[in-house]
Amino acid sequence: MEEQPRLMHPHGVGLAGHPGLTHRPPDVTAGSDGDSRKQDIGDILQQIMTITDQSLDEAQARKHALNCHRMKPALFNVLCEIKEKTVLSIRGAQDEEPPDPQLMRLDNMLLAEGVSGPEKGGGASAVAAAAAAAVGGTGNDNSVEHSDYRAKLTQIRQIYHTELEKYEQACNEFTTHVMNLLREQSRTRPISPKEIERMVSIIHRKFSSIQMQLKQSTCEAVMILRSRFLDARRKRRNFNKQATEILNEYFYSHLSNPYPSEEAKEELAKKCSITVSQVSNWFGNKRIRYKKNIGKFQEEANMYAARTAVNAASASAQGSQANSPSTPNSAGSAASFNMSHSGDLFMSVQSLNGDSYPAPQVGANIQSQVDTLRHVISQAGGYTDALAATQLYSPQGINANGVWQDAPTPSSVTSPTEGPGSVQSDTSN
DNA sequence: TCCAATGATTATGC
DNA sequence: GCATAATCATTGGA
Repeated sequence: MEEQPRLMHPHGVGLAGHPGLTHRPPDVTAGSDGDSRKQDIGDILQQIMTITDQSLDEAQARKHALNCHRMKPALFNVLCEIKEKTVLSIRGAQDEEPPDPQLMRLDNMLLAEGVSGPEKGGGASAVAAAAAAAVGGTGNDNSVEHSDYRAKLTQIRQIYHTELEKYEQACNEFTTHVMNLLREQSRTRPISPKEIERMVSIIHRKFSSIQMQLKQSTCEAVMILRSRFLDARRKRRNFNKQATEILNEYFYSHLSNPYPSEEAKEELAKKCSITVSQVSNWFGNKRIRYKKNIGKFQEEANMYAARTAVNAASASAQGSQANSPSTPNSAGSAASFNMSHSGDLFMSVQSLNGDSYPAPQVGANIQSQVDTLRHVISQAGGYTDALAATQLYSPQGINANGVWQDAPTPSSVTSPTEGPGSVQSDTSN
């Protein structure tokens, strides 16, 4: 008996036989008109409730009867039109959204990193770019790192595509399911094809937001991998001794202008089995460190100059005494610069006497070496003029401003490891 | 473990 | 774009 007041509540319509079920129409006002409306709604609801009490056969029969009603198609169309006009006009504007800039950024990045897009497109170029930037260690080390990077990138790519496929499959399945459901329901309630389309686009939006999360996490994974790879680049390896010697020989034989041309850099890079960037780095570091502490490097400079001079002298001696079997070889060193192109060599020799560099700390042994050198050169014959000519060079090396002076430099220098005249040098003259 | 040497990176200027 | 200067990060010997 407690339900009775609720059933009779002015804002609720009681349902006979279903105590406790009430309906509250929003704008039902008091008065006779309101009472009749309440009565109508109550009847409708009661009919709905009685339908639930019907057997399935009864309901199906009733449904069939409704579907076969001659007014049904017309009424249904009218309902569809009304619905399209009301619902779609409100939401239609929302459907055409501009592409999400964040999603575009993610897509672009994944494409650039080679995660999305063609199999060996962006990825290979990204790796190649990274390889070009990677200047640490030997070529083998680099290739090992690159293959490692590539393998991990491929792994990320595979995971990304698998997940993407899963999402797409799930999206398609769900869309198909919803579409079938709506088509089924469209028989009994007004659902227009446009509404189905809209529902599909809603589903797609939901799934694309999930895809965006996937893309975001993939991008993060790539960034982490990339940062690790970049960190790995910093793991340098010292150049091997031969490479350092080749670079030093070039540096000290071009001491007046130690700026190798691109060709010379490429040649040096080839000889040292390093990259052109590494050659540039090496010369950059060498110039600055030499300039900072000439005294410390003087001994090294002398050593290379002496070695080069001996090689040159031997080469010239060989040239002048081509038929003499007793001519000694180039002092056991592989280095042999072409004498006719080694103006800097003489400058280096000149520097040994302390003429050109500020406070050169030449050891006594080195000094004697120089004397020996001069002697060797004079003994070799034909180069005293050249030696004298070097005195015409203005004091080379670094001027008072700490800048390398432009001195006439040899047009080319032969490789220490190759025959005379085989290597292009810098273009300083 | 320390520290000098050294290859690489970055900021800056021309 | 290249050179310089400063700095970082690693290597390798004592």
